[in-house]
Formats: sequence, structure tokens, C-alpha cells
Amino acid sequence: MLDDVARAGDLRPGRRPATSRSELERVALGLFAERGFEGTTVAHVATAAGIGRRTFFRYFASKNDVVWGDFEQGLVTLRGRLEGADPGRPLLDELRVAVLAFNRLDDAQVPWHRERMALILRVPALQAHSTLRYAAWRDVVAAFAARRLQQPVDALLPQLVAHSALGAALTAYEQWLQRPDSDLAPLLDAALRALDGRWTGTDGR
Amino acid sequence: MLDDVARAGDLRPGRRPATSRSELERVALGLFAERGFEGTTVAHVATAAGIGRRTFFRYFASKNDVVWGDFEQGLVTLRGRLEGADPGRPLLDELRVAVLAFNRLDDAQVPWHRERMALILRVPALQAHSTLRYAAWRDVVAAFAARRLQQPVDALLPQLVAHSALGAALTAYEQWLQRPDSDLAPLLDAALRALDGRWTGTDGR
DNA sequence: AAGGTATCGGCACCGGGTGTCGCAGCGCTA
DNA sequence: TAGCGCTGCGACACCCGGTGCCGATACCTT
Repeated sequence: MLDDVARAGDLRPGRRPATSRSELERVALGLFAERGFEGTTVAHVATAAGIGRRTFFRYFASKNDVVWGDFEQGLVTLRGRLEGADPGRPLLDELRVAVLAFNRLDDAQVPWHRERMALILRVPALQAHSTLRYAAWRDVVAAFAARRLQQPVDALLPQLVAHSALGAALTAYEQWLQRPDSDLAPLLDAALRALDGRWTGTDGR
Repeated sequence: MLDDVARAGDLRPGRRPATSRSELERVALGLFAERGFEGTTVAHVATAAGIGRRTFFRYFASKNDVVWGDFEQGLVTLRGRLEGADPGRPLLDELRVAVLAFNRLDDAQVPWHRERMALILRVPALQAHSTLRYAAWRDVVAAFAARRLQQPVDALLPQLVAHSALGAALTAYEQWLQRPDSDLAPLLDAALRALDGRWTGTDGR
């Protein structure tokens, strides 16, 4: 595949990349599915992709990062969407719509995304690493909430909104993974709507 | 110090431990303060404590774990407290009281705890690792919420309560670290109370 | 054909973490 | 007091992820 590499009229000087992030990602996810994440070494991936181990680290900063695809790009889009949100509609409604869009996927991607998320949510090393990604995601949400609530980004409420929204999204993903025949969007929608109710007033008994 | 090692009437056979977790922790935190977490190798810590590198890993499963002290024990206490909570009082009130107790500290421990939390919240490797600890903490809270709400632990609401409570606590800790002269308890109290209000109904403008 | 440039990939090295194994210190019992 | 059995110690070799370095390689331009 030549996706982002050496597109047809590309005239840059210098040697052409031997592969691409997306190609490497495919190879790696395949191996992870076969032998597990921890059972797969970077050397395995590199060999399977026909490149040197050293070169792998020119495409991904770490083995952990392979599984996150184009998250960074997604964040940029999310930020843009939240910045362009209708100021007349409730904060949580706009947030919910944006998060749903952020997590929208084509039917074809669904199985890959399930695989990916199962790794992220179940493999301890990836679970741990994910925190750093989540922090960036929360920053975007907190910035939006801060704007809406007219408070500093690091104030209590914006941070709380961001943490809770992330919690909602992760809970939805957990449920999605648990039920193989479920759809992600309605679960996300329900989870984010639940942020609105006060689950707190009642004591359960 | 002989804290948990070889108490006075200890009659076990076999060689006595050369040090203790708490002693190692002190040595390590000292080095971390001097040279930073990443600038300190396990070999440094071991040498400073007068033990072998291999032995270090018999006291702590990883370098990251040093900074968490007796978290596991704290969790047990938290769980116990939540299990013994008054079923007549609101869920969030009981939760708040328990979390405050969980984070109570003697005046003497305050500077150490600040150091510890600054590492956990600021050093990327520790930030990442912390997720695994937080997951255990959330499990305890989710179990409590599930009992109160009469729902499965992995249902939406219990998980949401746990995530949000963790978010509140972390936000409080962030604020505590930012203001060197502040007290933790009131910040935690305020953050956990904020879970109660619906920050959502209003759109800020 | 020569020069410029970007990527490749081998090599040596670091640091965290683990399996193994002989050894050191300790209480016990004969 | 000599030995036995237990438990912890620590050296060693090794794995794996990650990095700095540098010469080689493949491409475009003039």
C-alpha cells in the first residue's frame, strides 16, 4: 500500500520510505492477534514487515504506540468540532455529539477497532500507556468545558467534566467489548447521557 | 529501622531480611528528590541501600512500585469502611467520608506525601503506571456503588460513579500540588461535593 | 556523472526486569 | 557444638524495549 508514502506525483529528493505507519500497523496487529502483545517482540514485527528493528522506531516511538493509529489526528478533529459547537445548546449535548462523532467508524473498521480496543483495555502495558493518551483527550474536553463554564481549564468543574466524560466513554467501550453483537454508538450515547442525571440524590436500598 | 522486619520476639528460622520496604522507600525517595526519578537507576537505589540490584526486586515488583508505599493496605481499609457504611445515608455522602479518611495524613507525613504525589502525577512513567493502581481503587468504589444502586458492578452507573469519584480526587490532588500552602482535605471535600451538583444543566455563556 | 538529501539498518549500549543457583545467616534439634 | 533445614541474599547471564551513532543506499536535481 502506498497510502501516505510516495504518492504518485511525489517529487521529493532522497530515498523513499520502505513502508508506512498503516502498513506496519496491519502487520503488527496481525502478529498481536496470533501471539499476543507481550509475546510479540519489536524484532518480530520488523522482520515480518521486512525492515530493520531500528527502522521500526522511526515509524512509532514505542511498541505501545502502534495500537493507537491516528489518535493524534482524531484529537485535532475533536478539538475543532468542540470549538465550532453551537454555544446556544447545552454543554453536555454538544459534548455528547462531538464524542459520538469522534468514535464513529465505518462498518469495515469495526473488527479492527474491536481488536485494538481489546488490547488497549486488557493488556496491562497498554492500559498503563493509555493514560497518557487519555490525558490529551481530557485536555481537549476540559478546554471546551472551561470555555463554556467561563472558568480556568484547571478549575474543578472543567476537570470533573473531562474525567467523567472519559469515564463514560470507557464504560461504554467496556460494555461494547463484553457484548460482541452490540453497537458502540448507542452505548456511548447512553453513557454520556447518564452524566446528566444525578445518580447521587437517591440512596439505593 | 525494624518496622515490619524481625520484630522483637520473631522466631522464624532462616536468614533475616537485610532491609525493609519502608527503609528502601526512604532511600529511593531521597535519591529521586536529588536526581529525579528517571535519573535514578535501580542499581543506584540498591547500592545506596547496601543491597544487590536483584534483591531490590524482591522488595518491590518494579521501580514504579516504590512510590506507592502501602497502597494495597489502604485499599483494604477503604473497602472495609465502605462495607460498613450507614445504608441510611446518601451514597455520595458515605463515599465522600470514606475517601477523605482514605487520604487522611499526619502532619509529619505531609511533605513526603507531596513528594510522592508530585512524582505520580508528573513523571510520565509513573503517570502511566498509576492507571493500574487507580483501576483497583475504582473497583472498590464501583463495588460499593453497585451495592447501593442494586446493579451489577460492571453496569453503567457504578462504573460512572467510580470514574467520576476518581476524577474528583485527582483534581483535588492537582490543586493541592499547585498551591503549596493548601490543605488536602478541604480540596478533596469540595471536589467530591461537586459530584453532586448537576454541572450540566446550565450552558455557560 | 556528480552532488544533495532523506531514509535505512547495523552496532553498541543503556536500563528495567527475570530465572537460576550457590551461598550466607539463622533457629532448631541431637 | 555439630549439623540440618529454612529463608533471604546476590552474582550471573539473559531478554526486551529504546537510543545514539554512522556508514550505506536510493532517490531527485543540475
